[in-house]
Amino acid sequence: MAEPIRLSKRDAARRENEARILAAAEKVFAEAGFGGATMQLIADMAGLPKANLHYYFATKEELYRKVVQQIFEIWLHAADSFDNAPGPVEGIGAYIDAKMDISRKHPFGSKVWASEVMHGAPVIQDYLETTLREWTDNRAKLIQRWVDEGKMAPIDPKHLLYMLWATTQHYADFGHQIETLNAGKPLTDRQWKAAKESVKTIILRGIGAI
Amino acid sequence: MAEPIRLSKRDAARRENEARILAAAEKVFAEAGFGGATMQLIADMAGLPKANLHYYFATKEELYRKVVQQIFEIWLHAADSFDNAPGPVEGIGAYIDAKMDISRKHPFGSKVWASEVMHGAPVIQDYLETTLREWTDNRAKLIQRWVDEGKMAPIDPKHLLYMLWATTQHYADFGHQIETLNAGKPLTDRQWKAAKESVKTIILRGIGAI
DNA sequence: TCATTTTCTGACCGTATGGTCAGGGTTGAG
DNA sequence: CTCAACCCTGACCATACGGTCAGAAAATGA
Repeated sequence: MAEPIRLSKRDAARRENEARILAAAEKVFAEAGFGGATMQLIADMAGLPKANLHYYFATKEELYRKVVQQIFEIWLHAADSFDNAPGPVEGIGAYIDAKMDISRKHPFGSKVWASEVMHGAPVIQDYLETTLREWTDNRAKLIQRWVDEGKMAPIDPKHLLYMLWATTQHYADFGHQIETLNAGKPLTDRQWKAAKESVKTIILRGIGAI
Repeated sequence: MAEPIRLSKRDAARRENEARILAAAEKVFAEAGFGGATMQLIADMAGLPKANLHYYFATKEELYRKVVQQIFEIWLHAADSFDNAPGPVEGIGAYIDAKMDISRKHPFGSKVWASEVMHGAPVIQDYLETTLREWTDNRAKLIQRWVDEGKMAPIDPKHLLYMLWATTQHYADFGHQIETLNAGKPLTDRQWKAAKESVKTIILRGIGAI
């Protein structure tokens, strides 16, 4: 908050260009995959000459890595809704809401993440083994505590987490399929709300929390 | 069944080579994506010269299309478990079993499918709009009937289907992540069984069928 | 203003890829 | 046995891609 609001032209331009490039890269990587994406396409989408991309990001891999990291951050933040909840109804309910919102707001990021993991996580394997594993263990313990306290049925926490991830991210990763099955139209606000309610209802009742 | 068991050398070789190429292609497309896969890599994995691939499959696109179609067939067959079931417990339970088995047995195929849909279904859009839409509408009607008959809670059938697809396919598409969170080891027979039970328990209770 | 640093970009390069093709080998029906 | 149809493959080609670089342009601080 004590940061200077005034940025030099250079810093402002740098910031804007990097953001522009990252946004374009996220979209292109999501739609074409790492192998199918080209620096030229990203450059065009960002409205910059290709050589300029290489000024900001030395290699395609480096740019890709930044995109994936960016998504991972957003992902982790959704966990905030999980913690400090008195029980599964509030905690898991809020987590589903948060993840569904992310799926709607950042569908490209979700796809890049999915693609990365499907290909064996070549660039974020270390994150999986450290941050994600830790995150998962902690939430699993929390869920186990809820089970022990009789707040929900005895469920294997890991499989519950997988189901939460799978179901919420499906609305981003398979959004095209869902749209096709929805008469070719994107889900409306009302439909997104219904989706969230469906997911929450089935899972919360499924784990015996309601 | 009245087919001749005797095949000419040519037919046998053709059949074997095509199968070998398709298997190699499925794996390579799954691990590298369409753009990242190379004909040379597929050829090496199939143990054939690259030029020979182009004798059997004129273009990379044609080979890819065959791989996707092959998966789609397997996918549809899982629906058999769904039909002719007296109620959701048997029908959906069997469907989950079948889809989980496919995820374990054909993880590459599942990934290729996921990748195809994530990229906007460039080669199987027509399947989505015809076969899949029809399939989905029919199952949705069946589920709605079960709801009307009071055999399960009032759930939007579409969202239930999405949850079934998402959850079961997650074990294939995100298998690497699951393996990493499982101390780097693939799920054992016992763990797969537990996964199936978890999924079935949560969903069947979640829809009020048990 | 001027020197210095940072930013920008058109033109270029080496490589890898999908695809082709001529020509040699193999198979099987008559 | 013969020969036409089919199968196979090393060598080759055009293209497209990631990345480089010299030097112009712009911003900054003194």
